[in-house]
Amino acid sequence: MPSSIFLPLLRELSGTYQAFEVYSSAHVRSLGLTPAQFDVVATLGNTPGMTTRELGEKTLITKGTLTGVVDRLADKKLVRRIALPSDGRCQIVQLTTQGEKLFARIFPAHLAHMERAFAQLSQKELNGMAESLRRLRGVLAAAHSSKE
Amino acid sequence: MPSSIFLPLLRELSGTYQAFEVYSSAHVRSLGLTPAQFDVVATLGNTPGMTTRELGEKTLITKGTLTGVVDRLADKKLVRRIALPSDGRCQIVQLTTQGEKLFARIFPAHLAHMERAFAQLSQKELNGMAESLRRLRGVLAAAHSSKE
DNA sequence: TGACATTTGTTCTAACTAGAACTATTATGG
DNA sequence: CCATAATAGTTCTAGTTAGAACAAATGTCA
Repeated sequence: MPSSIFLPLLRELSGTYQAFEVYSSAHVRSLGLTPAQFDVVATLGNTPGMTTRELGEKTLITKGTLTGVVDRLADKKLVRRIALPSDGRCQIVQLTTQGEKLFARIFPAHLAHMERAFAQLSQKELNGMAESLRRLRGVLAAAHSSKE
Repeated sequence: MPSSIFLPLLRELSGTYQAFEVYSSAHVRSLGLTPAQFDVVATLGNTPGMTTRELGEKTLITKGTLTGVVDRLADKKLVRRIALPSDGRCQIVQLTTQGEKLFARIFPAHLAHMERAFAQLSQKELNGMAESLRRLRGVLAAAHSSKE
């Protein structure tokens, strides 16, 4: 099999993700949050809060990292930890009133910022891209879980 | 405009990149390098070396970060810095003999590891995916550079 | 040639990152 | 009920990360 056909694809994946990060995070930082902090605030917005585990699953931040990110958001009074009586291992992370206000202010702004990049793409193209990515993600995830 | 059609796409992009990272970096670490270190070694392999700037462009590692990564590879005697007489600002980073040996040993192994994930995908699919990513990268880069 | 700008790479800081070891709590099987 | 396993979060470590400020070298242009 002529091996290295997939290498350009992987480079392109890294490059595209990088381009997204550069474009998105410059704006997020101008709003006063780090990308990880913004992810957490955006994930908690319009929810009653969720478990640290669930928050990690949605943001793709591993638990060891998440402790620190939530710590810093709690220092800023944007987020609060609440013990869960039914399960002493869990806790609920939720936005404070101040966090909700911040979310309401910056989330739409960031959405608008991102939307500008996608103005030239049709919905059909967006769907096709998402489909490609799902397929690619699928084979990567399958390969990973089949090895352990 | 019905805004948030692109949000699932961005989530998918992050998720796919994450899946790649998880699958790839677990293997890279088992070979004794960090992902960033592997990127540098793989980029320098089969070349006479290159400028730090050029190395940063190829690996997508920013210069401030690259200094540290190259430092640690130099500590391991895998890489060497050479001053460029024609331009006192530049230097060439190149693999040492030991670095070349490591490259020859682990690069094919990692390629084979990655290839396993792509076994089920046809070349046509790979090309389509790469095309999607190029297009997506294009609009993100265009949006970024038009703002500054 | 000389002031000024650009480029290259290092340094510094704050934060994120994954992974592993750890504690505390809850679930499970005998 | 008890021993053991699984789960949730924290802590710790080594490393990566971007961005900004910086020094040194080179380029530019009058």
